[in-house]
Amino acid sequence: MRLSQFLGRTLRSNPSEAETDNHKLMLRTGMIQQLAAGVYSYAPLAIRSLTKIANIIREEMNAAGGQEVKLPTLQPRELWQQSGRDATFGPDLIRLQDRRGREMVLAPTHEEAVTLLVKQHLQSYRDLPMLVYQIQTKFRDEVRPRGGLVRVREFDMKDGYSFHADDESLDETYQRMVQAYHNIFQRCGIPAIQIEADSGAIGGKDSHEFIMPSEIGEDTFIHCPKCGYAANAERAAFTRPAAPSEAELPMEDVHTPGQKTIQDLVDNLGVTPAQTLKVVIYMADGEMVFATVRGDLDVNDIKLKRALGCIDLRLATDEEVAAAGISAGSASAVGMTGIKIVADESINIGTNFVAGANKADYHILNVNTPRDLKPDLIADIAMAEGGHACLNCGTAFEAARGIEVGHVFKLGTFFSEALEATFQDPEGQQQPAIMGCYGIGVGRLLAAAVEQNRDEKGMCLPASVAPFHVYLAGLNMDKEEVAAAADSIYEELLDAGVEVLYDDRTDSAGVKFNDADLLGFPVRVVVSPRNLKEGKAEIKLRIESEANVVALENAASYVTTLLTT
RNA sequence: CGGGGAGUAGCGCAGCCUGGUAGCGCGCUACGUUUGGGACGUAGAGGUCCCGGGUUCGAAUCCCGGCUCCCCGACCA
Repeated sequence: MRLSQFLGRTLRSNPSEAETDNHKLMLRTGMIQQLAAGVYSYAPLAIRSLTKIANIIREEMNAAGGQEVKLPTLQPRELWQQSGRDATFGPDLIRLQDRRGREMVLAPTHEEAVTLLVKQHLQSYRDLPMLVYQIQTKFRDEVRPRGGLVRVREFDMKDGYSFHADDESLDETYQRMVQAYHNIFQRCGIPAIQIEADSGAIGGKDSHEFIMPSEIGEDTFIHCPKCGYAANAERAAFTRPAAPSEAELPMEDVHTPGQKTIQDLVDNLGVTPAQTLKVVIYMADGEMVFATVRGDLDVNDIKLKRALGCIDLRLATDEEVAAAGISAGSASAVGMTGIKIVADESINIGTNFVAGANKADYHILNVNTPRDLKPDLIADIAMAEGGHACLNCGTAFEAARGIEVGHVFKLGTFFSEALEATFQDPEGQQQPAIMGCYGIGVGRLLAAAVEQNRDEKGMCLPASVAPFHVYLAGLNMDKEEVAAAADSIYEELLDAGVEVLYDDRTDSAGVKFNDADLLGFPVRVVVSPRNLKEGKAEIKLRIESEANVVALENAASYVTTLLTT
């Protein structure tokens, strides 16, 4: 491709809309253009990389026994009502009507559709296992898209689904997918690590995320530097910090005017946060729930949702709290009746806690469990943080941020039951298929690859995902001998099957070098009057500072060698 | 959804407070001179100043309403 004809122009300054480096680079190179919040057009430069990433994914999926399919984006809403997810997805699901007034959705994921497709061909356990995948556009009306391609509302995703007759078969495929994912990230230049994750409300037992550690990541994960345990903070198990254990004293009200937060109590009563109990008020499927944790910990929504087994969980509004006659700031699970109380394990570690008194401006001293507080449910509902102790080995956790580049999880039979995808087992009984599902965001993978592979001058993507292999620049293209020599190398590289972008513009050397660095293809070839006098061309790797000078007739083969080693 | 910020030429921005013919840099076009790390000169092209109302002789500028985009938060008893 000749740059003079190429759709796309580099920018000399960063567009003001970008914050993160990958976003800035993708805008400056002209890879992408924003059309609306979280909605992007992809220029040829981006498509070339995205296609390479998609093909790497295809190769690994096929090698793992996957079969490619394509499921519709436009789907009847009825199907989503049948699975129950029309309700659970909420406003993230884009709903619309067709011309006949039929309710439709733009699919945010494809479990329903794939289950129907496989169901049609599934009769016997002999048909299993089955592994299918697709690379298809998803629509999710995210609350807040951000960071360029990191979180968008319309995006391509590889989603794979497996169907099994038993758990052993699911485990086997799951492990094969995990390995395939490691291969994919490694081939794309992404140092992803595997962490334990929450499998969501529909949940089977296992779920893992693949995270590329990065400051700009949206996910916080916890890892143990000693035993290697790593998990999403939403999921991580941990040992609750110790708290003073003393003789239990009788409960006693204390006047605490204007003291509403844990910090207020710490400042005024001379206690530590671990000597207090806090309550957070939620609405779970429309029912009010008190979630209680020790004051030094925070409630983890995801864990709470899992413990309750509810579909919709949100904080109660101020109005709802007031309507229930609860005194905000002094609310407490102690002595509260008629409201479901869920407590974290931490309330049993420590004694003589300070808790709200359920009347304005009062708290209670010396609350002890289980003497004074008998929750309906005790579970792990506290958020793990850096510094907390690893449940396995007791070492202090480290917390870090990262970009989630892949997610695998065991679905179980939620969809096969809802949509009646059953098979006949050897005993002649009908059984719902056991499912697994496996996702990778293609555009997010590119964003992560750019974020990881860059320097102050621009991108340095590996050849496997770089838009082109070679940036061929002719300096002083108005000189006939330069144009002729550069044309000639261009043709040779094309003949050799090398992906080359030929900078045949008449711009100055500085412009071309800067664009070459910005675009960051692995190899740069320069034809100039200076080297031409010696009958040579200059060949340089993006990641190295020194260039080699090679005879013109050997240039193409030299490049080919560089790219294959 | 709450809180901040911003919409003026392809990109980056100034102008607004204090209303009076819409500017600068980069990029773009033409010609000439340059020629290995974002060259120089000359001459040009390019704008519904986010949208709609209002005030005014006159609005990018003041007032009212709306839209869009970016960032932070979504953790609180």
